[in-house]
Amino acid sequence: MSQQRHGVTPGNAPGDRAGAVPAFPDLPEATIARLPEYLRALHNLGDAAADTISSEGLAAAAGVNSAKLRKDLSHLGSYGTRGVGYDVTLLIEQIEYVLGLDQRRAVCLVGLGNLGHALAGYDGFASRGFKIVALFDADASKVGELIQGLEVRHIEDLGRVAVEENIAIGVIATPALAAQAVADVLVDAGVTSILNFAPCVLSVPANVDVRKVDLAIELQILSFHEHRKASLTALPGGRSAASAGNQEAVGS
Amino acid sequence: MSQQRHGVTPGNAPGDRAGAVPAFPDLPEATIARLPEYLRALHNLGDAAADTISSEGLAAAAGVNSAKLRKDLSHLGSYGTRGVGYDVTLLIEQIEYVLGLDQRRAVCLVGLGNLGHALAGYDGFASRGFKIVALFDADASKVGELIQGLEVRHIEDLGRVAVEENIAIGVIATPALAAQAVADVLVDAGVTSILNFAPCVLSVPANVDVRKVDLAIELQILSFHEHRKASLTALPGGRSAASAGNQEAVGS
DNA sequence: AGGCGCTTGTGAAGGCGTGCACAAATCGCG
DNA sequence: CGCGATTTGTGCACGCCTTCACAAGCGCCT
Ligand SMILES: NC(=O)c1ccc[n+]([C@@H]2O[C@H](COP(=O)([O-])OP(=O)(O)OC[C@H]3O[C@@H](n4cnc5c(N)ncnc54)[C@H](O)[C@@H]3O)[C@@H](O)[C@H]2O)c1
Ligand SMILES: NC(=O)c1ccc[n+]([C@@H]2O[C@H](COP(=O)([O-])OP(=O)(O)OC[C@H]3O[C@@H](n4cnc5c(N)ncnc54)[C@H](O)[C@@H]3O)[C@@H](O)[C@H]2O)c1
Repeated sequence: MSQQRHGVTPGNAPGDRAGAVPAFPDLPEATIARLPEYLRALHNLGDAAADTISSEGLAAAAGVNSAKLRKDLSHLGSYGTRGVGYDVTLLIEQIEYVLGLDQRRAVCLVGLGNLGHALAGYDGFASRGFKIVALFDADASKVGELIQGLEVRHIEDLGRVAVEENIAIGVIATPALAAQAVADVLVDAGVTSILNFAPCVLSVPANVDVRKVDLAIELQILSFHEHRKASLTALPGGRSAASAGNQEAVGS
Repeated sequence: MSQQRHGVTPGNAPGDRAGAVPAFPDLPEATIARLPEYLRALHNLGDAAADTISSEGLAAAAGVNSAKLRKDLSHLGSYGTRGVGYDVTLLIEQIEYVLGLDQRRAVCLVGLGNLGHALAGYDGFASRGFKIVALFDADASKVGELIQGLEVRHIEDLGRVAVEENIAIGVIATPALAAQAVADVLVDAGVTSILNFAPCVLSVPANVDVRKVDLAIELQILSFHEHRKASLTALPGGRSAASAGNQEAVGS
């Protein structure tokens, strides 16, 4: 439980720049969370623009400060060219390598209700190198159903299938009450990353990563800012304020 | 654009503790983001447990450090009792007041495709004081459709309906290409908080708060940690590490 | 009434992240 | 070939957040 902040100290063989990207930097978490945004911006720009981009330009496209962007990229030893900018293609390759997107990762989805159906039909998975290879549900009436060409299997088969398909990432879209049980099954099956949509805290071993997406929390944070804004408009210097949390709003 | 970090300095009338909760603390953003989690934990516990709870107990239920929890609660001037703990009912009231959940907030949802349908059918909105009062789509074949008893309207009606229903929060579930245009319409209609599911950066005036939920980013962050873990198992002291970003994993 | 155990609230310290400001590097052009 | 324009990479300072550690406060039991 104690947060051994991934004390990596990677075994970078001293002379291992055999043409490839450096071995493995231990990036700040804040940087990691932004890399996917840079990647998306690069893909959007790459379609129709020049083959290099300045930190200023990319930062604008990704909605961040340019100094932050440069520092982020410098962390992964990126090779920009002073006076010119970053090579778009090279940068995409680097970020994808660091994020491990060059290897296709098998994903399974548990819980095919309302939300699960939407997720199963989402093309944003495949377009980013993730492939949903299996669907699971506990409801016998759903087992066997075909969704996007994939058959819904019973959750009891998860252990077997996870090994067969080498599933690394599990997505939980069951009710909160079932989520912990599902997480346990996933962990037993060797899954080491979980994306949890159920509004609850999951307990997992230290080597398993959990991220959660909680709609209600997002709305409540917005609600707070609404509340605050409302209390401000009643004040003399009723200025408007910005930014909901880390997720900064970009001025128009 | 410059990040005026909501420089509030609220005009707290010096002697305004007229029986209610203190006027308006400017809470750290990190605290605000955790309050909903405490609230959920309290609701779960409140159902079947005692009428007070210790910081240790609540922290465990919310998956955080107990010192952090105490500091968070102290920020909103919470009245715990030393030697005893926090009064569950009172604490719920306080947090709900601060988050502005005592006032029902009207929400509209734009884009009723795959994801939009799931969101429209989600009961987690209503159970937290949010009410979806209108659905909008640009697709004429969808306009008129009834979803959960609500009729899908054309996006051109958004301006009018938003004023009628006093909509404060808009949820965007359209393709990324349409998201900016939808955001503009929402802003014009007076909406001041936006929850964006489309994978893109939105430009909005400084007084509008935007939060985004991006599935692909979450998966890519998990992918990074998978990548890192894989590179560690190949090392001599192949220890396992924990925590995916801020969203800490709880040890089993 | 007094003491004891428990729990809150907070001062202080350290770590992390951000953003400024500038030196170093590169390109293009005269 | 040299110079200026441009842009990267980063040292530094500042502020936010987290965590520890402990004094102050509260209730209960004797
Ligand atoms: N619908 C949304 O828009 C939305 C949004 C955010 C979060 N969520 C959360 O996502 C989760 C799912 O929401 P939903 O609306 O799809 O609910 P749902 O009830 O429609 O679907 C839940 C599915 O999980 C299956 N399930 C139940 N127990 C299971 C188990 N032990 N193993 C495997 N499958 C099991 C059920 O059979 C059902 O198919 C909930 O926790 C909800 O709070 C939903
Ligand atoms: N489906 C998922 O699980 C999922 C998950 C995460 C993010 N997303 C994102 O959410 C968004 C919606 O995903 P989806 O799968 O529901 O897509 P979808 O194509 O099924 O639905 C999009 C809907 O938006 C409507 N629309 C298009 N332009 C519009 C406009 N200008 N105004 C109003 N409505 C408009 C369309 O008519 C359609 O009904 C996408 O940006 C997607 O990337 C989806």
